[in-house]
Amino acid sequence: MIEINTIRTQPDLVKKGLAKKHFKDIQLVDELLQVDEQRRKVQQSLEDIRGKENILAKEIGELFKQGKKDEAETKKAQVTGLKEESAKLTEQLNKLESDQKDILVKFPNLPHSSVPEGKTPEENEVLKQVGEIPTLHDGATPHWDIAKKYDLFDLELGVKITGAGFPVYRGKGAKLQRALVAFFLDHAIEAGYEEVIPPYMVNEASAFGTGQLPDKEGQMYHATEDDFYLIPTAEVPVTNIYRDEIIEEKDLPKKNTAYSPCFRREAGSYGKDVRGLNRLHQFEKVEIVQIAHPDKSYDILEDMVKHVEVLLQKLELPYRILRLCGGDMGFASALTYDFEVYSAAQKRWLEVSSVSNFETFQTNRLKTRFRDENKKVRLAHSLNGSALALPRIVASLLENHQTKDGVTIPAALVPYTRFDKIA
RNA sequence: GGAGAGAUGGGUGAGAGGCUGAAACCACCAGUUUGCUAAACUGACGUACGGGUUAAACUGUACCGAGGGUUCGAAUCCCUCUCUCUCCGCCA
Repeated sequence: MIEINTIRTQPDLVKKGLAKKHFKDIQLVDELLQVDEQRRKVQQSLEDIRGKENILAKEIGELFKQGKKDEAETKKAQVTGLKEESAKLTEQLNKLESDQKDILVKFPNLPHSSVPEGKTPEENEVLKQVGEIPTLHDGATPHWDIAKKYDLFDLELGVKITGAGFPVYRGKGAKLQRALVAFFLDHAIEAGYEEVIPPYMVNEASAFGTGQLPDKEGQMYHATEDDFYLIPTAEVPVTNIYRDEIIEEKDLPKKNTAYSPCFRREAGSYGKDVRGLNRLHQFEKVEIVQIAHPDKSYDILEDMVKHVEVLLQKLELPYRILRLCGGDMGFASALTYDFEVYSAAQKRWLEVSSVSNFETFQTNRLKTRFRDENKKVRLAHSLNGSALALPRIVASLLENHQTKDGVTIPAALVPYTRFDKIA
Protein backbone atom coordinates (compact mmCIF):
# COMPACT_ATOMS: atom_id res chain seq x y z
CA MET A 1 0.00 0.00 0.00
CA ILE A 2 1.39 3.39 -0.92
CA GLU A 3 1.60 5.61 2.13
CA ILE A 4 -1.30 8.03 2.22
CA ASN A 5 1.08 10.77 3.24
CA THR A 6 3.06 10.40 0.03
CA ILE A 7 -0.11 10.77 -1.99
CA ARG A 8 -1.16 13.81 -0.01
CA THR A 9 2.14 15.62 -0.27
CA GLN A 10 3.31 14.54 -3.72
CA PRO A 11 0.30 13.64 -5.85
CA ASP A 12 2.06 14.46 -9.10
CA LEU A 13 4.97 12.21 -8.30
CA VAL A 14 2.52 9.43 -7.47
CA LYS A 15 0.71 9.89 -10.75
CA LYS A 16 3.95 9.77 -12.68
CA GLY A 17 4.99 6.62 -10.89
CA LEU A 18 1.66 4.93 -11.51
CA ALA A 19 1.87 5.86 -15.17
CA LYS A 20 5.29 4.25 -15.40
CA LYS A 21 3.76 1.07 -14.04
CA HIS A 22 1.01 1.33 -16.66
CA PHE A 23 -1.68 1.66 -14.05
CA LYS A 24 -4.86 2.59 -15.88
CA ASP A 25 -6.98 4.49 -13.39
CA ILE A 26 -4.76 7.42 -12.58
CA GLN A 27 -7.74 9.64 -11.86
CA LEU A 28 -8.20 7.53 -8.72
CA VAL A 29 -5.43 9.60 -7.18
CA ASP A 30 -7.60 12.69 -7.27
CA GLU A 31 -10.61 10.73 -6.08
CA LEU A 32 -8.59 9.45 -3.20
CA LEU A 33 -7.45 12.91 -2.23
CA GLN A 34 -11.04 14.10 -2.18
CA VAL A 35 -12.14 11.20 -0.04
CA ASP A 36 -9.20 11.76 2.25
CA GLU A 37 -10.01 15.41 2.73
CA GLN A 38 -13.62 14.65 3.46
CA ARG A 39 -12.64 11.87 5.78
CA ARG A 40 -10.46 14.16 7.82
CA LYS A 41 -13.18 16.76 8.01
CA VAL A 42 -15.71 14.26 9.24
CA GLN A 43 -13.23 12.74 11.64
CA GLN A 44 -12.55 16.12 13.16
CA SER A 45 -16.18 16.95 13.74
CA LEU A 46 -16.81 13.50 15.13
CA GLU A 47 -13.92 13.74 17.56
CA ASP A 48 -15.10 17.15 18.57
CA ILE A 49 -18.53 15.81 19.49
CA ARG A 50 -17.08 12.76 21.18
CA GLY A 51 -14.99 15.09 23.29
CA LYS A 52 -18.08 16.97 24.38
CA GLU A 53 -19.87 13.73 25.16
CA ASN A 54 -16.97 12.60 27.28
CA ILE A 55 -16.96 15.83 29.25
CA LEU A 56 -20.71 15.67 29.83
CA ALA A 57 -20.55 12.05 30.89
CA LYS A 58 -17.98 12.96 33.50
CA GLU A 59 -20.07 15.84 34.76
CA ILE A 60 -23.13 13.63 35.00
CA GLY A 61 -21.20 11.18 37.09
CA GLU A 62 -20.15 13.99 39.40
CA LEU A 63 -23.70 15.27 39.74
CA PHE A 64 -25.05 11.83 40.58
CA LYS A 65 -22.43 11.49 43.23
CA GLN A 66 -23.48 14.80 44.75
CA GLY A 67 -27.10 13.72 44.55
CA LYS A 68 -28.08 16.48 42.11
CA LYS A 69 -30.34 14.25 40.13
CA ASP A 70 -32.30 16.90 38.28
CA GLU A 71 -29.22 18.61 36.91
CA ALA A 72 -27.87 15.27 35.85
CA GLU A 73 -31.05 14.47 33.95
CA THR A 74 -30.84 17.78 32.11
CA LYS A 75 -27.33 16.97 30.99
CA LYS A 76 -28.38 13.50 29.93
CA ALA A 77 -30.82 15.08 27.51
CA GLN A 78 -27.99 17.11 26.05
CA VAL A 79 -25.94 13.99 25.48
CA THR A 80 -28.78 12.31 23.66
CA GLY A 81 -28.76 15.07 21.07
CA LEU A 82 -25.02 14.77 20.63
CA LYS A 83 -25.25 11.03 20.29
CA GLU A 84 -27.58 11.24 17.37
CA GLU A 85 -25.12 13.48 15.65
CA SER A 86 -22.10 11.37 16.45
CA ALA A 87 -23.83 8.20 15.31
CA LYS A 88 -24.46 9.82 11.95
CA LEU A 89 -20.88 11.00 11.68
CA THR A 90 -19.53 7.62 12.70
CA GLU A 91 -21.41 6.02 9.88
CA GLN A 92 -20.05 8.59 7.45
CA LEU A 93 -16.55 8.11 8.74
CA ASN A 94 -16.69 4.33 8.40
CA LYS A 95 -17.89 4.68 4.85
CA LEU A 96 -15.19 7.17 3.96
CA GLU A 97 -12.50 5.09 5.60
CA SER A 98 -13.47 1.99 3.71
CA ASP A 99 -13.78 3.95 0.46
CA GLN A 100 -10.33 5.31 1.05
CA LYS A 101 -8.87 1.90 1.72
CA ASP A 102 -10.62 0.40 -1.29
CA ILE A 103 -8.89 2.90 -3.52
CA LEU A 104 -5.55 2.78 -1.75
CA VAL A 105 -5.37 -0.96 -2.05
CA LYS A 106 -5.72 -0.75 -5.82
CA PHE A 107 -2.54 1.22 -6.35
CA PRO A 108 0.57 -0.75 -7.20
CA ASN A 109 3.82 0.35 -5.67
CA LEU A 110 5.66 3.28 -7.21
CA PRO A 111 8.70 2.33 -9.24
CA HIS A 112 12.20 3.36 -8.25
CA SER A 113 13.73 6.08 -10.43
CA SER A 114 16.08 3.58 -12.07
CA VAL A 115 13.21 1.48 -13.39
CA PRO A 116 13.15 1.66 -17.19
CA GLU A 117 10.09 2.77 -19.11
CA GLY A 118 8.29 -0.01 -20.90
CA LYS A 119 5.32 -2.26 -20.90
CA THR A 120 6.35 -5.72 -22.04
CA PRO A 121 9.07 -8.20 -21.04
CA GLU A 122 10.94 -7.27 -24.22
CA GLU A 123 11.51 -3.83 -22.75
CA ASN A 124 13.28 -5.10 -19.67
CA GLU A 125 16.83 -3.89 -19.43
CA VAL A 126 19.52 -6.56 -19.69
CA LEU A 127 22.17 -5.48 -17.21
CA LYS A 128 24.66 -8.21 -17.79
CA GLN A 129 25.14 -11.69 -19.10
CA VAL A 130 27.60 -14.05 -17.51
CA GLY A 131 28.88 -17.49 -18.49
CA GLU A 132 29.32 -19.41 -21.69
CA ILE A 133 26.34 -20.60 -23.66
CA PRO A 134 27.25 -24.26 -24.08
CA THR A 135 27.29 -26.01 -27.43
CA LEU A 136 25.58 -29.32 -27.01
CA HIS A 137 26.50 -32.61 -28.58
CA ASP A 138 24.42 -34.08 -31.39
CA GLY A 139 21.30 -35.68 -30.08
CA ALA A 140 21.09 -33.40 -27.06
CA THR A 141 17.55 -33.17 -25.78
CA PRO A 142 15.33 -30.95 -23.63
CA HIS A 143 15.15 -31.77 -19.94
CA TRP A 144 11.85 -33.62 -20.15
CA ASP A 145 13.45 -36.19 -22.42
CA ILE A 146 16.52 -36.45 -20.23
CA ALA A 147 14.24 -36.96 -17.24
CA LYS A 148 12.44 -39.76 -18.98
CA LYS A 149 15.67 -41.43 -20.00
CA TYR A 150 17.04 -41.47 -16.45
CA ASP A 151 13.69 -41.63 -14.64
CA LEU A 152 14.16 -38.37 -12.74
CA PHE A 153 10.60 -37.11 -12.59
CA ASP A 154 7.23 -38.22 -13.84
CA LEU A 155 4.56 -35.72 -14.80
CA GLU A 156 1.96 -38.26 -15.90
CA LEU A 157 2.15 -39.95 -12.57
CA GLY A 158 1.53 -36.59 -10.93
CA VAL A 159 -1.53 -36.19 -13.11
CA LYS A 160 -2.87 -39.46 -11.81
CA ILE A 161 -2.26 -38.52 -8.21
CA THR A 162 -3.27 -34.88 -8.37
CA GLY A 163 -3.36 -33.15 -11.72
CA ALA A 164 -1.21 -31.39 -14.29
CA GLY A 165 1.68 -29.44 -12.89
CA PHE A 166 2.31 -31.65 -9.87
CA PRO A 167 5.41 -33.66 -10.68
CA VAL A 168 6.62 -36.76 -8.93
CA TYR A 169 10.41 -36.67 -8.61
CA ARG A 170 12.08 -39.97 -8.15
CA GLY A 171 15.45 -41.58 -7.62
CA LYS A 172 18.29 -39.26 -8.48
CA GLY A 173 15.75 -36.67 -9.54
CA ALA A 174 14.37 -36.55 -6.01
CA LYS A 175 17.81 -36.52 -4.52
CA LEU A 176 18.83 -33.66 -6.77
CA GLN A 177 15.93 -31.63 -5.39
CA ARG A 178 16.97 -32.30 -1.85
CA ALA A 179 20.61 -31.50 -2.65
CA LEU A 180 19.74 -28.19 -4.23
CA VAL A 181 17.56 -27.16 -1.30
CA ALA A 182 20.33 -27.96 1.16
CA PHE A 183 22.92 -26.24 -1.01
CA PHE A 184 20.85 -23.07 -1.27
CA LEU A 185 19.99 -23.02 2.43
CA ASP A 186 23.59 -23.51 3.49
CA HIS A 187 24.63 -20.57 1.35
CA ALA A 188 21.96 -18.36 2.82
CA ILE A 189 22.85 -19.36 6.35
CA GLU A 190 26.48 -18.62 5.62
CA ALA A 191 25.44 -15.18 4.40
CA GLY A 192 23.84 -14.49 7.78
CA TYR A 193 20.24 -15.47 7.12
CA GLU A 194 18.43 -17.27 9.89
CA GLU A 195 16.67 -20.35 8.60
CA VAL A 196 12.99 -20.76 9.39
CA ILE A 197 10.46 -23.40 8.47
CA PRO A 198 7.18 -21.52 8.14
CA PRO A 199 3.63 -22.74 7.75
CA TYR A 200 2.72 -23.61 4.18
CA MET A 201 -0.78 -22.26 4.61
CA VAL A 202 -1.54 -18.73 5.66
CA ASN A 203 -4.58 -16.83 6.81
CA GLU A 204 -6.18 -13.92 5.04
CA ALA A 205 -4.33 -11.26 7.03
CA SER A 206 -0.98 -12.68 5.99
CA ALA A 207 -1.96 -12.93 2.35
CA PHE A 208 -3.09 -9.33 2.48
CA GLY A 209 0.07 -8.20 4.21
CA THR A 210 2.43 -9.15 1.45
CA GLY A 211 0.08 -8.05 -1.31
CA GLN A 212 -1.39 -11.32 -2.59
CA LEU A 213 -4.86 -10.21 -1.53
CA PRO A 214 -7.06 -8.73 -2.73
CA ASP A 215 -5.21 -8.37 -5.99
CA LYS A 216 -4.09 -11.89 -6.87
CA GLU A 217 -6.77 -13.93 -5.20
CA GLY A 218 -7.10 -16.33 -8.12
CA GLN A 219 -3.44 -17.26 -8.13
CA MET A 220 -3.55 -18.96 -4.78
CA TYR A 221 -5.12 -22.25 -3.81
CA HIS A 222 -7.77 -21.51 -1.23
CA ALA A 223 -8.80 -24.00 1.45
CA THR A 224 -12.25 -22.56 1.92
CA GLU A 225 -13.36 -24.69 4.84
CA ASP A 226 -10.81 -23.03 7.08
CA ASP A 227 -10.18 -19.96 4.94
CA PHE A 228 -6.48 -20.68 4.51
CA TYR A 229 -4.37 -20.07 1.44
CA LEU A 230 -1.58 -22.35 0.25
CA ILE A 231 1.50 -20.20 0.00
CA PRO A 232 2.60 -19.17 -3.50
CA THR A 233 6.04 -18.44 -2.04
CA ALA A 234 7.71 -18.56 1.37
CA GLU A 235 7.87 -14.78 1.13
CA VAL A 236 4.32 -14.68 2.46
CA PRO A 237 4.73 -16.51 5.79
CA VAL A 238 8.30 -15.32 6.34
CA THR A 239 7.62 -11.63 5.80
CA ASN A 240 4.54 -11.95 7.98
CA ILE A 241 6.76 -12.93 10.88
CA TYR A 242 7.23 -9.20 11.20
CA ARG A 243 3.61 -8.15 10.85
CA ASP A 244 2.55 -5.79 13.64
CA GLU A 245 6.07 -5.56 15.00
CA ILE A 246 8.22 -2.64 16.00
CA ILE A 247 11.87 -3.54 15.63
CA GLU A 248 14.73 -1.72 17.36
CA GLU A 249 16.97 -0.04 14.83
CA LYS A 250 20.01 -1.88 16.14
CA ASP A 251 18.33 -5.18 15.28
CA LEU A 252 18.02 -4.30 11.60
CA PRO A 253 18.34 -5.78 9.12
CA LYS A 254 16.35 -8.91 9.88
CA LYS A 255 17.46 -11.69 7.56
CA ASN A 256 15.54 -14.92 7.10
CA THR A 257 15.71 -17.76 4.68
CA ALA A 258 13.24 -20.55 4.20
CA TYR A 259 12.73 -23.54 2.01
CA SER A 260 9.16 -24.25 1.10
CA PRO A 261 7.06 -25.83 -1.55
CA CYS A 262 5.17 -23.16 -3.49
CA PHE A 263 1.67 -23.54 -4.85
CA ARG A 264 0.44 -21.52 -7.80
CA ARG A 265 -2.71 -21.85 -9.80
CA GLU A 266 -1.36 -19.76 -12.69
CA ALA A 267 -4.10 -20.39 -15.21
CA GLY A 268 -3.72 -19.27 -18.77
CA SER A 269 -0.55 -20.48 -20.45
CA TYR A 270 0.11 -23.27 -22.91
CA GLY A 271 2.52 -25.00 -25.28
CA LYS A 272 6.26 -25.00 -24.79
CA ASP A 273 5.95 -22.50 -21.94
CA VAL A 274 4.54 -25.22 -19.75
CA ARG A 275 6.44 -28.26 -20.99
CA GLY A 276 8.40 -30.28 -18.48
CA LEU A 277 9.43 -28.26 -15.45
CA ASN A 278 8.95 -24.88 -17.08
CA ARG A 279 5.76 -24.12 -15.24
CA LEU A 280 4.27 -26.04 -12.37
CA HIS A 281 1.51 -25.76 -9.81
CA GLN A 282 3.78 -27.05 -7.09
CA PHE A 283 7.48 -26.41 -6.95
CA GLU A 284 10.34 -26.09 -4.49
CA LYS A 285 12.05 -22.84 -3.64
CA VAL A 286 14.45 -21.32 -1.15
CA GLU A 287 13.60 -17.74 -0.40
CA ILE A 288 15.61 -14.98 1.23
CA VAL A 289 13.84 -12.13 3.01
CA GLN A 290 15.15 -8.99 4.68
CA ILE A 291 13.54 -6.27 6.73
CA ALA A 292 15.78 -3.24 6.37
CA HIS A 293 16.37 0.34 7.37
CA PRO A 294 15.07 2.58 4.57
CA ASP A 295 18.48 4.17 4.09
CA LYS A 296 20.11 0.81 3.52
CA SER A 297 17.56 -1.12 1.53
CA TYR A 298 19.05 -0.46 -1.90
CA ASP A 299 22.51 -1.52 -0.79
CA ILE A 300 20.92 -4.64 0.60
CA LEU A 301 19.13 -5.25 -2.68
CA GLU A 302 22.53 -5.26 -4.41
CA ASP A 303 23.84 -7.72 -1.83
CA MET A 304 20.94 -10.02 -2.50
CA VAL A 305 21.57 -9.83 -6.23
CA LYS A 306 25.19 -10.75 -5.61
CA HIS A 307 24.07 -13.66 -3.44
CA VAL A 308 21.99 -15.12 -6.24
CA GLU A 309 24.75 -14.58 -8.76
CA VAL A 310 27.20 -16.61 -6.74
CA LEU A 311 24.73 -19.50 -6.61
CA LEU A 312 24.37 -19.53 -10.36
CA GLN A 313 28.11 -19.32 -10.85
CA LYS A 314 28.66 -22.27 -8.57
CA LEU A 315 26.10 -24.24 -10.52
CA GLU A 316 28.02 -23.31 -13.67
CA LEU A 317 24.98 -21.99 -15.42
CA PRO A 318 25.00 -19.11 -17.91
CA TYR A 319 22.73 -16.37 -16.66
CA ARG A 320 21.70 -12.83 -17.27
CA ILE A 321 20.30 -10.17 -15.00
CA LEU A 322 17.40 -8.01 -16.04
CA ARG A 323 16.10 -4.84 -14.54
CA LEU A 324 12.36 -5.07 -15.06
CA CYS A 325 10.56 -2.26 -16.81
CA GLY A 326 7.60 -0.51 -15.23
CA GLY A 327 4.99 -2.56 -17.02
CA ASP A 328 6.51 -5.96 -16.27
CA MET A 329 7.16 -5.43 -12.57
CA GLY A 330 5.15 -6.97 -9.81
CA PHE A 331 2.35 -5.13 -8.09
CA ALA A 332 4.17 -4.57 -4.82
CA SER A 333 7.69 -3.96 -6.05
CA ALA A 334 9.65 -0.72 -6.35
CA LEU A 335 12.60 -2.31 -8.13
CA THR A 336 12.98 -5.86 -9.36
CA TYR A 337 15.93 -7.73 -10.81
CA ASP A 338 15.10 -10.93 -12.61
CA PHE A 339 17.59 -13.69 -13.13
CA GLU A 340 17.33 -15.86 -16.17
CA VAL A 341 19.27 -18.99 -16.89
CA TYR A 342 19.93 -20.20 -20.38
CA SER A 343 18.31 -23.45 -21.24
CA ALA A 344 20.57 -24.82 -23.95
CA ALA A 345 18.30 -27.45 -25.40
CA GLN A 346 15.17 -25.31 -25.40
CA LYS A 347 17.31 -22.43 -26.62
CA ARG A 348 15.62 -19.91 -24.40
CA TRP A 349 16.09 -17.98 -21.20
CA LEU A 350 14.18 -19.21 -18.16
CA GLU A 351 13.39 -17.03 -15.18
CA VAL A 352 14.82 -18.58 -12.04
CA SER A 353 14.86 -15.74 -9.56
CA SER A 354 13.29 -12.42 -8.87
CA VAL A 355 14.87 -10.09 -6.33
CA SER A 356 12.89 -7.06 -5.24
CA ASN A 357 12.79 -4.11 -2.93
CA PHE A 358 9.26 -3.34 -1.82
CA GLU A 359 10.26 -0.29 0.18
CA THR A 360 7.30 0.47 2.46
CA PHE A 361 4.63 -1.06 0.25
CA GLN A 362 4.36 -4.30 2.19
CA THR A 363 5.41 -2.92 5.55
CA ASN A 364 2.66 -0.33 5.38
CA ARG A 365 0.13 -3.13 5.17
CA LEU A 366 2.00 -5.31 7.62
CA LYS A 367 2.67 -2.51 10.09
CA THR A 368 6.28 -3.55 10.24
CA ARG A 369 8.06 -0.62 11.82
CA PHE A 370 11.30 0.22 13.52
CA ARG A 371 12.28 2.79 16.12
CA ASP A 372 14.86 5.15 14.68
CA GLU A 373 17.63 7.00 16.52
CA ASN A 374 15.19 9.73 17.54
CA LYS A 375 12.81 7.12 19.00
CA LYS A 376 10.43 7.79 16.18
CA VAL A 377 8.44 4.87 14.86
CA ARG A 378 8.82 4.52 11.10
CA LEU A 379 8.00 1.94 8.45
CA ALA A 380 10.84 -0.39 7.57
CA HIS A 381 11.60 -1.61 4.07
CA SER A 382 11.04 -5.20 3.02
CA LEU A 383 12.95 -7.12 0.38
CA ASN A 384 13.01 -10.63 -0.89
CA GLY A 385 14.45 -12.85 -3.54
CA SER A 386 14.35 -16.40 -4.75
CA ALA A 387 17.62 -18.08 -3.95
CA LEU A 388 16.59 -20.14 -5.80
CA ALA A 389 13.52 -21.70 -7.40
CA LEU A 390 14.30 -25.27 -8.29
CA PRO A 391 12.44 -26.52 -11.34
CA ARG A 392 14.01 -24.34 -13.98
CA ILE A 393 17.39 -24.68 -12.34
CA VAL A 394 16.97 -28.42 -12.66
CA ALA A 395 15.84 -28.00 -16.25
CA SER A 396 18.88 -26.00 -17.25
CA LEU A 397 21.20 -28.10 -15.13
CA LEU A 398 20.06 -31.20 -17.00
CA GLU A 399 20.18 -29.56 -20.39
CA ASN A 400 23.40 -27.58 -20.10
CA HIS A 401 25.42 -30.25 -18.39
CA GLN A 402 24.29 -33.17 -20.52
CA THR A 403 26.86 -35.23 -22.34
CA LYS A 404 26.60 -38.26 -24.54
CA ASP A 405 26.88 -40.51 -21.54
CA GLY A 406 24.92 -38.71 -18.89
CA VAL A 407 24.50 -35.47 -16.96
CA THR A 408 27.46 -34.07 -15.06
CA ILE A 409 26.72 -32.61 -11.62
CA PRO A 410 28.56 -29.31 -10.95
CA ALA A 411 31.39 -29.75 -8.46
CA ALA A 412 29.84 -27.42 -5.88
CA LEU A 413 26.76 -29.62 -5.73
CA VAL A 414 28.43 -33.02 -5.53
CA PRO A 415 28.91 -32.89 -1.74
CA TYR A 416 25.13 -32.55 -1.52
CA THR A 417 24.08 -35.10 -4.14
CA ARG A 418 26.94 -37.47 -3.36
CA PHE A 419 26.96 -38.54 -6.97
CA ASP A 420 28.69 -36.65 -9.76
CA LYS A 421 26.82 -38.02 -12.71
CA ILE A 422 23.35 -39.00 -13.70
CA ALA A 423 23.76 -41.89 -16.07
C1' G B 1 -14.62 -33.76 18.47
C1' G B 2 -16.42 -33.20 24.15
C1' A B 3 -15.87 -30.53 29.06
C1' G B 4 -13.78 -26.58 31.80
C1' A B 5 -10.64 -22.12 32.44
C1' G B 6 -8.81 -17.92 30.28
C1' A B 7 -7.17 -13.60 26.69
C1' U B 8 -5.09 -6.47 30.00
C1' G B 9 1.16 -2.43 27.75
C1' G B 10 7.99 -5.67 25.83
C1' G B 11 7.09 -9.57 30.16
C1' U B 12 4.58 -11.04 34.91
C1' G B 13 0.10 -9.31 36.66
C1' A B 14 -3.81 -5.99 39.44
C1' G B 15 -8.37 -3.78 38.19
C1' A B 16 -14.87 -6.27 38.43
C1' G B 17 -19.46 0.39 35.68
C1' G B 18 -17.18 7.05 36.46
C1' C B 19 -11.25 8.55 40.53
C1' U B 20 -8.05 3.76 34.67
C1' G B 21 -4.47 4.58 28.88
C1' A B 22 -4.67 1.46 32.76
C1' A B 23 -1.56 -0.20 39.83
C1' A B 24 2.73 -2.94 41.14
C1' C B 25 6.96 -5.64 39.78
C1' C B 26 10.45 -6.95 35.92
C1' A B 27 12.79 -5.61 31.34
C1' C B 28 14.33 -1.53 28.21
C1' C B 29 16.15 3.75 27.80
C1' A B 30 18.36 8.42 30.00
C1' G B 31 20.76 10.28 34.30
C1' U B 32 23.14 10.35 39.49
C1' U B 33 26.68 7.61 42.33
C1' U B 34 31.24 4.56 40.99
C1' G B 35 38.35 3.66 39.09
C1' C B 36 35.37 -0.31 36.07
C1' U B 37 31.29 -3.75 36.60
C1' A B 38 27.39 -4.72 39.83
C1' A B 39 24.08 -2.66 43.33
C1' A B 40 21.31 1.61 44.82
C1' C B 41 18.69 6.00 43.60
C1' U B 42 16.08 9.53 40.10
C1' G B 43 13.45 10.15 35.71
C1' A B 44 11.34 8.69 31.12
C1' C B 45 8.75 4.65 29.04
C1' G B 46 2.28 2.02 24.30
C1' U B 47 0.10 2.42 19.38
C1' A B 48 -3.05 4.37 15.51
C1' C B 49 -5.62 8.32 13.19
C1' G B 50 -6.45 13.69 13.37
C1' G B 51 -5.17 19.03 14.92
C1' G B 52 -0.72 21.84 15.77
C1' U B 53 4.69 22.92 14.78
C1' U B 54 10.22 24.12 10.14
C1' A B 55 10.71 20.20 13.76
C1' A B 56 9.29 19.59 18.64
C1' A B 57 6.28 21.00 22.65
C1' C B 58 1.28 20.71 23.12
C1' U B 59 -3.59 18.73 21.99
C1' G B 60 -8.34 15.63 20.36
C1' U B 61 -10.26 10.77 19.50
C1' A B 62 -9.85 5.57 19.55
C1' C B 63 -7.69 1.11 21.34
C1' C B 64 -7.43 -3.88 27.60
C1' G B 65 -8.18 -10.86 21.73
C1' A B 66 -12.04 -9.34 17.34
C1' G B 67 -16.95 -7.62 16.19
C1' G B 68 -21.71 -6.07 17.96
C1' G B 69 -25.02 -4.48 22.16
C1' U B 70 -26.71 -2.21 27.10
C1' U B 71 -25.53 2.73 29.58
C1' C B 72 -25.14 9.73 30.29
C1' G B 73 -20.52 6.74 31.08
C1' A B 74 -17.63 -0.05 29.68
C1' A B 75 -11.09 -3.15 30.38
C1' U B 76 -15.25 -4.05 33.86
C1' C B 77 -22.23 -6.06 32.19
C1' C B 78 -24.68 -8.93 27.75
C1' C B 79 -24.29 -11.52 22.77
C1' U B 80 -21.37 -13.64 18.66
C1' C B 81 -16.70 -15.10 16.91
C1' U B 82 -11.39 -16.20 17.21
C1' C B 83 -7.40 -17.91 19.82
C1' U B 84 -4.72 -20.06 24.17
C1' C B 85 -4.37 -23.43 28.30
C1' U B 86 -6.04 -27.99 31.15
C1' C B 87 -8.58 -32.73 31.03
C1' C B 88 -10.91 -36.51 27.86
C1' G B 89 -11.36 -38.65 22.85
C1' C B 90 -8.93 -39.41 18.09
C1' C B 91 -4.25 -39.34 15.67
C1' A B 92 1.46 -38.85 12.46
